[in-house]
Amino acid sequence: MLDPKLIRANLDEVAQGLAKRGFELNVNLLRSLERERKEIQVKTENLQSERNSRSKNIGKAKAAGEDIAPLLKEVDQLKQDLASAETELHEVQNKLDEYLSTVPNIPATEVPEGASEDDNVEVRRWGTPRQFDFEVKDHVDLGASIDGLDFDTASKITGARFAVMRGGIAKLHRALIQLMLDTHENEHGYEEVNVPYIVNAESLYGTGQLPKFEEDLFKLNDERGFYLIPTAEVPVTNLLRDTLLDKGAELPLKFVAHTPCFRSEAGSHGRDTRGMIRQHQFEKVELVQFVRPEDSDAALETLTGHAEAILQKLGLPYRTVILCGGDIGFSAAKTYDIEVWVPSQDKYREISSCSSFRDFQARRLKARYRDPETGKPALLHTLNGSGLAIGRTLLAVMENYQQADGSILVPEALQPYMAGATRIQA
RNA sequence: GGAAGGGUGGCUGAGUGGUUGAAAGCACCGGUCUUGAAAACCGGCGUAGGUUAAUAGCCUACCCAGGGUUCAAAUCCCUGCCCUUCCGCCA
Repeated sequence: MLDPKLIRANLDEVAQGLAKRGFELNVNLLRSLERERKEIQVKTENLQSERNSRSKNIGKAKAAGEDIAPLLKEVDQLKQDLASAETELHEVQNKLDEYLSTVPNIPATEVPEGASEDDNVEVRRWGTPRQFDFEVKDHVDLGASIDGLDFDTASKITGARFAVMRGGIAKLHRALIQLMLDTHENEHGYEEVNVPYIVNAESLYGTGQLPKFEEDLFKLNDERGFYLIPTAEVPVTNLLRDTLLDKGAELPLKFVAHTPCFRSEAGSHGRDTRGMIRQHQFEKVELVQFVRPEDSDAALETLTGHAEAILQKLGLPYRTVILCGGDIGFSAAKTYDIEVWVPSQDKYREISSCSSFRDFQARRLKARYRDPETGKPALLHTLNGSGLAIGRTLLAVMENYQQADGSILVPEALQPYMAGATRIQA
């Protein structure tokens, strides 16, 4: 949610900022709703004030033993006027809230112009894609030949976009999780948390998945209106919903969580249908930070570095891009995507997305801290990033470390987590 | 699933339908005292919105959430959510 005061005071600048991401702010609607709101609110509050003082007088008169009947008569009309004014005010405020909750965050000034992912700008590259002296297989074929990846059985059990992993591949998958959790905890200073995988609508609203993106979610057929998490960002960021951190609280707060993620992938029919790139269920190690406003820009840089560190440990070539205005997510002010080299596709594919939301999520969440300067409550800034998506990391390891005989070498960083195994083969 | 009791400020915790935005304590901030600190003492200290040049005043809302009764609701009624205790069930 954008700051309503900012919108009120700088409507045209806000509209201009949002235009960068291709969002057309309904300036006329906002102007007229705001005018209405102001008028009705003033009227309502005046009536409330009137009622309060008259009620107090009635109380006093009664205590003094006077006849209150004439006073009650006076107040009769006021009561009706107030009721209708309050109803009117509710309606305008609901309309305003409803619209504002669908308005995305304003992209940071350094976010490049552009309409789609084609306009994202590369900021750095690490590693050199390996030259293969044999025909490269993709992870689906590699997985099948060593009996480690089975999409057909998964589709029998459930349906399309699910996977069964077995033996060495399942172990490799688990080793990746362990490596990431340990690295972020021991080397990058994150606290590991374990959180619910089922969340309520308020939590999804807080991080911005609702109300606009319900079709991307799996909703439980349950009268409580629960959803499966699409990312750990939702439960972990909601740790601080409706919270005012005490003055002594240490900032930043940094959390790392390993969770499954569930996405309905509505609207992506026909995209990445082969293999593990796009699944309804996948696992991810997620990094989440709560920081002071003045620290959030720097925090995005270090957080992105934390995600990159995993790829470096694994020796996987990658590049980092900054998303252009047209490609950036609803709640984000600035996002870096990290893309790993996928040999079978001969290109870099997204494996992590690291974003600063500034105060956009915090305003929806009411996640605040006490500013030591002023002693007043202030909104925190939130950030998160995948550190990393496990399924995509797995396929990157498989493809980049494949051998001519179809076996897969285990990167050194993972060997301790695999009882020292150096190779996965049939 | 059954029974009972609860949800009040950053935290703990009082609260009679009527100058209660709410006692008290803790924490925090300022001061006195002290070489300094602690202790003690004195004072201050909720959040959000509106209006405004204003972080000044004034007004409004907020005691889990949403409805209702009333001239007036933290206080009475209804619904929901959550918590605690006991019983049952259970990984």
